Amino acid sequence: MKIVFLGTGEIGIPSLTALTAAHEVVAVFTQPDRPAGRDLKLRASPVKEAAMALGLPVLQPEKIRTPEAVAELAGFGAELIVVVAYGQILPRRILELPPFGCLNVHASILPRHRGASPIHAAILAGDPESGVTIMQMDAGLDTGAILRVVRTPIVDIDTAGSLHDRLAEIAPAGLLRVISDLEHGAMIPERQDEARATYAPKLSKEDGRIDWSAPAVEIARRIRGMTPWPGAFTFLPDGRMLKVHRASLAKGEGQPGEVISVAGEGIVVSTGTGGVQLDEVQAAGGKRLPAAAFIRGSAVTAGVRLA
RNA sequence: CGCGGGGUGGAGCAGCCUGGUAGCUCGUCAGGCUCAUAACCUGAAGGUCGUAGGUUCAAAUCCUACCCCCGCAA
Repeated sequence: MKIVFLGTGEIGIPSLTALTAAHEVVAVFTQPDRPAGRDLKLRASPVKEAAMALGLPVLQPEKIRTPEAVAELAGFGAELIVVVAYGQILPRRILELPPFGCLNVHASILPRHRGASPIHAAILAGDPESGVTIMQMDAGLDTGAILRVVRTPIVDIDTAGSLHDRLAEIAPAGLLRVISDLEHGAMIPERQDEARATYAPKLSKEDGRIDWSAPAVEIARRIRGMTPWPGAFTFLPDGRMLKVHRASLAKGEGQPGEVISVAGEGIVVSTGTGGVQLDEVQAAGGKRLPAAAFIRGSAVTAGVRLA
């Protein structure tokens, strides 16, 4: 099958690789290079790097919906378009372009967690499982008919990062199967149940801020759900930001944000309900450290208040 | 030149401003105590203070350049 791939985020790379091996990927569209990194130099998207390594033509229109970009896309004569974390809304004109339409790989079990941050939302909500949904795109936001779902359980040490990686890996199998079914006309699309739909809005840095007055269970989920991006953080008494990379539930009573103990293995902080033990942290400017090592030279002791 | 923090025995830090005997919390090793222990006691090893220059009687400390790590931002 002749395919054009649209993607930007890392999560799409295994799918792109698998498609390239099994089909004819004629072009890859990805977001333009953006300033990034410590020096703010232009940096290519993960998908662009992967595509170039695979020797595929890469196009980076600023806006895919312009007539010029659409025409360029149409010029490749794809039978199918596959979209994975591309980052731009596709106009109807493109959705109707290929004979087999446009497939989207979404990182949740639809209709749950439609939108920009399905992975984070699943962990934040405490969902017992997640997965990827391959759907036939329509004009709505993640509202297309479901073609296939691949599931994976969410375990209690999962972070947004680990779940992301796992979803990226299980996506290709489902995707290839769907394409195969399409080719054989064996596809049975399933409409989404609108009543059960939920939305996962785009995250901002502020979503990573820890509200110590929340219950410990929710804080622990937030820390896992925001790791590694946007990152969970709080503030030390001296005003420096403290990132929390790993934490676990602990016993504790005290004022929200109060450090109860700095015993050997971690920093136990009191929350609205219960305690949270910080296991791996990183102060602004400092390295990422096991809590035990961080404690050694820091001023953090029992009684100080995190905010 | 986007903003900022930092490189000191194996780990994490203090010391730098106000140059002049290398400090702290751990770890390691040896011994002791203990039914026992991540506990406690005693002792020991281990450091070119990121690199290269400069100033000075004297530089971890002041000056210059470079290398490396990291937070913000994106």
